[in-house]
Amino acid sequence: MATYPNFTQYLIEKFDLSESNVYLIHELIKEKYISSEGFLLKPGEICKHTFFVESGLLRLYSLSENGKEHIIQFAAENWLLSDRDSVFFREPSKFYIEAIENSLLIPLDEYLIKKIEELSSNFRKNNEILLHNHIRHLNQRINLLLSASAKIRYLEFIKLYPDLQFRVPQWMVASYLGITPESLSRVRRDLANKS
Amino acid sequence: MATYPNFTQYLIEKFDLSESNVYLIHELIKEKYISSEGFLLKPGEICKHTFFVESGLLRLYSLSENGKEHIIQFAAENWLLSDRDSVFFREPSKFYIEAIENSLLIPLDEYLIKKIEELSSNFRKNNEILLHNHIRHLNQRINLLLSASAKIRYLEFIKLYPDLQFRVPQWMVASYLGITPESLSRVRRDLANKS
DNA sequence: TTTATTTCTTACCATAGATCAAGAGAGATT
DNA sequence: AATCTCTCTTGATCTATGGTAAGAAATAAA
Repeated sequence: MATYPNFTQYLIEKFDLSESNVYLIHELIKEKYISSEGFLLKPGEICKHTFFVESGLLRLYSLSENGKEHIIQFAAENWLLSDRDSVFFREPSKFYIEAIENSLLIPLDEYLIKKIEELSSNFRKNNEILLHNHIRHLNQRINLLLSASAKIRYLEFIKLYPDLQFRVPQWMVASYLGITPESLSRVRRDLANKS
Repeated sequence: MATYPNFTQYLIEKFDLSESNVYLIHELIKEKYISSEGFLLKPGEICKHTFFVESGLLRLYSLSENGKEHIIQFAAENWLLSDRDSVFFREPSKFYIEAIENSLLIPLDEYLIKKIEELSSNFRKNNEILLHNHIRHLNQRINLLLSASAKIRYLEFIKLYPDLQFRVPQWMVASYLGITPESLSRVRRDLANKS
């Protein structure tokens, strides 16, 4: 009798489902477990669906020609994760999705989504909100990249994801910020000295 | 008898509307004209709806504390333009929308959207595609900002918007790319020298 | 515990792009 | 034609961040 406390909570809160309806959905779940450093997606593959992160932590990143990784997104418990383009347009992904910690994922596949849609009155509305939140988030990131120094971007990062900095190695934070690990190290030293 | 050739084309192509249905929608249009250097939106205002650009050219930009402009998006004929966050979440915008050329806009207000939805079978699908295209575009921009030099970003810009570079002053291109006008000038000189 | 491996820090130098200042064109305006 | 204003260019310098290399610290493996 598997339980998915986070996903259950998510269904109840966002989709206003009753307990009994939640169980109907539980039955459809084909959970996916990925151990640390395992991959959920690699370039060239089509990302089949979006995943709900029940537990653990993953990252979505690209690899540029010169061999450098650029982290697009982290996803910890209660987050949704996918290469949206690949899922929606059914095209090969350009990205990697790799587990940073052992992670338990719930694939939001066709059947599961249909069921939620069937049981929830505000399914569509929620999806729209999700997409718009995503866009808002991307816009903020672009704004930061256009206008802010490495130091400010780092401060914004820890403001936005206070716990993440303790769960991922520093070089991944640097990669997310678009700077080298050495630079991040220096930024942190300067910040420590000033206070 | 106003005609909107671009918008008409757009309705027919994207929403599969018949000519007679197009006329039903024409009747609802409250066109908005903005002359060059006029503003469609300023920070603090709520962006009421998305606009279809029938003709002209505009830019959406933010102003950072240190007084620098950062262009988020250009929009020429046949483009949609809005501060999506502000429209969707009904919250005050942080952005300016300013006309670069005299521009004729078609506000996609509540009534107009309802009418299109009523008359078009694939309205929802189209909206979804629009949102996903937007996300894809933002992701590509983030990737570029994270990984590419000013020169490469400039080359990508003229590849993506071949005509735009001739319609906007160079300093606006620089602002879009996240570099200074001086730097862009030098990038262009270097490119010219090499070929 | 000892040895590897990975991550982080630091120092030194290199480079891209920013800043400042001056001038050159190109339209506008008078 | 003369003056303004705006845009673009160029040179000289400055600064933030990158690159390289070495060592320290932490973590995992033996």
